[in-house]
Amino acid sequence: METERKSSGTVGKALSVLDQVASFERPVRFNDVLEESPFPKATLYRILQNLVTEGLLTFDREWQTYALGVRLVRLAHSAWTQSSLAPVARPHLTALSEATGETIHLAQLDGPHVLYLDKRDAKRRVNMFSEAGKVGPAYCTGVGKAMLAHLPEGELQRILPQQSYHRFTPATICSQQELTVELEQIRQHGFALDREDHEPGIICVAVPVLSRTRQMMGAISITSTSARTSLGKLKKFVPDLQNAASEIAKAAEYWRFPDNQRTPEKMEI
Amino acid sequence: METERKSSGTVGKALSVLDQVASFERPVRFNDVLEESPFPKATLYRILQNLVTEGLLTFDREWQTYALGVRLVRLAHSAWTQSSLAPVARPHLTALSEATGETIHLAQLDGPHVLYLDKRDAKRRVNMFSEAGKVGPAYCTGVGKAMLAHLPEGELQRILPQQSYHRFTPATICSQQELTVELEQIRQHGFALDREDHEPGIICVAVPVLSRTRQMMGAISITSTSARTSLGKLKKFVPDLQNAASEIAKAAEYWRFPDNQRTPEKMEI
DNA sequence: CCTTTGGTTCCGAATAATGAAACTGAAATT
DNA sequence: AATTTCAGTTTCATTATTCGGAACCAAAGG
Repeated sequence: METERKSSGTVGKALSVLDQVASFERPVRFNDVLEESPFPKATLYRILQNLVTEGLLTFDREWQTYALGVRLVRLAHSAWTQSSLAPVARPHLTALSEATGETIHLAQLDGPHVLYLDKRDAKRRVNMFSEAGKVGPAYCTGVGKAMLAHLPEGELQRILPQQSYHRFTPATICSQQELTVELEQIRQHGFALDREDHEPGIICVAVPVLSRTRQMMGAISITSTSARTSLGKLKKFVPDLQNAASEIAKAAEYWRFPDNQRTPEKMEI
Repeated sequence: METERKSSGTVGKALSVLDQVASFERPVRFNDVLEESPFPKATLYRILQNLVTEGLLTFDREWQTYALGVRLVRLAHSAWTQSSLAPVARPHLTALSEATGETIHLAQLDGPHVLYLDKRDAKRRVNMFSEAGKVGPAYCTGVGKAMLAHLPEGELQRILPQQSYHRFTPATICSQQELTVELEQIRQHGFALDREDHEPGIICVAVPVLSRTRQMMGAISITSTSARTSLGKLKKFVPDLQNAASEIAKAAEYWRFPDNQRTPEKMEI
């Protein structure tokens, strides 16, 4: 169930260990890591030491535990700021949220997973760090399917077999065949639906963010509950969504010019 | 002015390149990086390629540019969640913010810099990823001085010479000597003041978060403007701050038990 | 005192990184 | 059209790191 990247070379190994530590979601002892590690004791030990001296991990002398280091938070700040979509999308997400009163997501693909980069919720104030950075499955979420549908064939074929196809609800799409059919539908309609695929009672409509050259850059979605609304009503928002998506794409394009020096802060509404 | 870590080994080199790309704050061409890189062309090329295949960088085929990859955001989510302070501090920061109506910061040290991990502002809704992850100088901010003052002597001596001692305002402390005196004061009073050291008009009072064993884990602060309030009035909040700090420390301590499986989400107020 | 558990260090062998130089392919220049 | 320049990519013999089995250490338990 864990993400496995083709880790080659020294940095790949180091990162796989880092991922492993991250997957515990709490500080871990050396042995905890060793038990599920493919690396022999001495090797793992040195990798962990390296990660600590690099600041990617911290070592708590008192408890003898390793935890992720704050250096990552700093890098992520830069990543979020310069990952083309998130900063330029902000005002558009806010606008969508205010216009619809529903939850808005911005996501990109991280390997085979959906990675949420921003979220708006008209009701509750949300703390972004506990929301952005979260990962979810691609094959059974609105944003995930919208993105998969607009991936170049080659990449799609690499990613499809990596989906878990776990059945979360009765409506979950549980096979690559079914998913391929659904993706074709999505391509034709221009938007994707989440019919309680992932969570019972949670429905959503999503559209891809496509560049001028129709490259898939991410996706945005409007999420609600089947108690409050219906797929039919959600579909009414598709034009707004598509409009926002193309605005975001345009802004991102502009933003990408290497000689464009504006900082994202300045693009606030 | 850029952070230079003792980068040893292969991962160190890779990370130094990653930092360099991050420092541009925009997508960069190969040559942009090469120009300020200590590495020869071929080496740099391979390092960049590695980083791309590892997902730490993305390569835009159309523009031929490198940018930070979203994998970092995902790792940072885990880092933020499991870095002992941030998740447990959340409710306390919110409470402080509501009680005082002022801006609240939570910070930890990242090498010689201050790294902000959370922020509350009673007035404006903030997006965390554009705030948390930011770095600032240690020698001329409230949280920075509070943390330095409670560092073990050895570490302090390593970090003090790494400060830039740049004069931001007339009130900035610009030498290691002056700073050492100030730190001693802070140790005695138990709190640190920012007397417009860093930005004109911005004042702040900060206290360290100390563990049971008096290990320095971070700092929290209340920030305001000299127009709205005064250092004298800010000092009145010191007991509240210290109380919050010790609550946070206690919660963090508890949270660190490796067999404590509660997720930070559950600790929401 | 012996054993187990958890962590750390050694050192020759295995592997990966290095970087000068050569190459490519696409402009820009003549 | 031929030539130069420039930006990026590949090769390959050399060099430096990393690997990992085994030995070692220290603390806890019997």
